[in-house]
Amino acid sequence: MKRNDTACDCNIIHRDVVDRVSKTMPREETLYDLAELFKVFGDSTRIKILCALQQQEMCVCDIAALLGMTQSAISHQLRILKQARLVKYRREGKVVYYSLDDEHVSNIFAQGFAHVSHR
Amino acid sequence: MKRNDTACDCNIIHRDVVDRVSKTMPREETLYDLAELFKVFGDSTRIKILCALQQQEMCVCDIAALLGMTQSAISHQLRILKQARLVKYRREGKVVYYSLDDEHVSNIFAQGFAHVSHR
DNA sequence: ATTACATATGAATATATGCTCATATATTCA
DNA sequence: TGAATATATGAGCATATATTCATATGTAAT
Repeated sequence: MKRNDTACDCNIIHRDVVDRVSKTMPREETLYDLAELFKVFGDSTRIKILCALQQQEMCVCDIAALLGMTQSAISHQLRILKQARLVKYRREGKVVYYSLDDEHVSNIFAQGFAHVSHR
Repeated sequence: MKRNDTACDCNIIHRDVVDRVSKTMPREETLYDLAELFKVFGDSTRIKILCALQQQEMCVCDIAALLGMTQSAISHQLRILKQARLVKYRREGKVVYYSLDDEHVSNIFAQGFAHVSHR
């Protein structure tokens, strides 16, 4: 039987299926970005921060106090959330206030909650 | 100034905010589960598998061929997706067909796409 | 039974990542 | 200018994780 030409150790059982699905797959880069986005959601500290910010904007210190974690740990995580464009910030004197940057955050949360709830 | 009583190295600047948000936070366990769920979405191989299965059910070999990866790697990832209740399977002779197990998957995907697209 | 094939899985390795610690930067106030 | 405070960040460490390799399991056909 003929081996396929990809870097895979399997025979293709259903070539038609593979070919058809292959055509519908989004660009590699898009899927990578998507995984990177969900990776940001995939940490309980960041989830907690996002969850808190859904209620209202908060400063770094207060988030740290809320979660019982160090300012440094929170600041590191906020940087990741910032890079993912999930939070934005505004400075007011020495204090930096963070808030959600995107309406999709709530939607993604809602779907996630729905999944972990119904079982 | 008074230090807070949590394991945090910050002063609480806005005690009212922290107290109020604290009351709205879901249970620790729920947030942990939520992070665990998103962690599953946070890998490009698993994202690709889920994306493919959105089109139709597929067997392990064909997924491996589609993604150009080994059967073993795909099988390991399918186990993780199975444990997260994101995919289900049916056996037909030697072949095991996987498909999406949950309508939330598509919704979570859609929101994720929306986020990574609009920029 | 034996062979072939599709899939599953345990161990090992390489890489990624979250937190800590120390320190830097930014802003305010005296 | 100097001290105090809020935040940011680089390095290091401990842990988690994705893939590979070898092998086990399950099913069908001869």
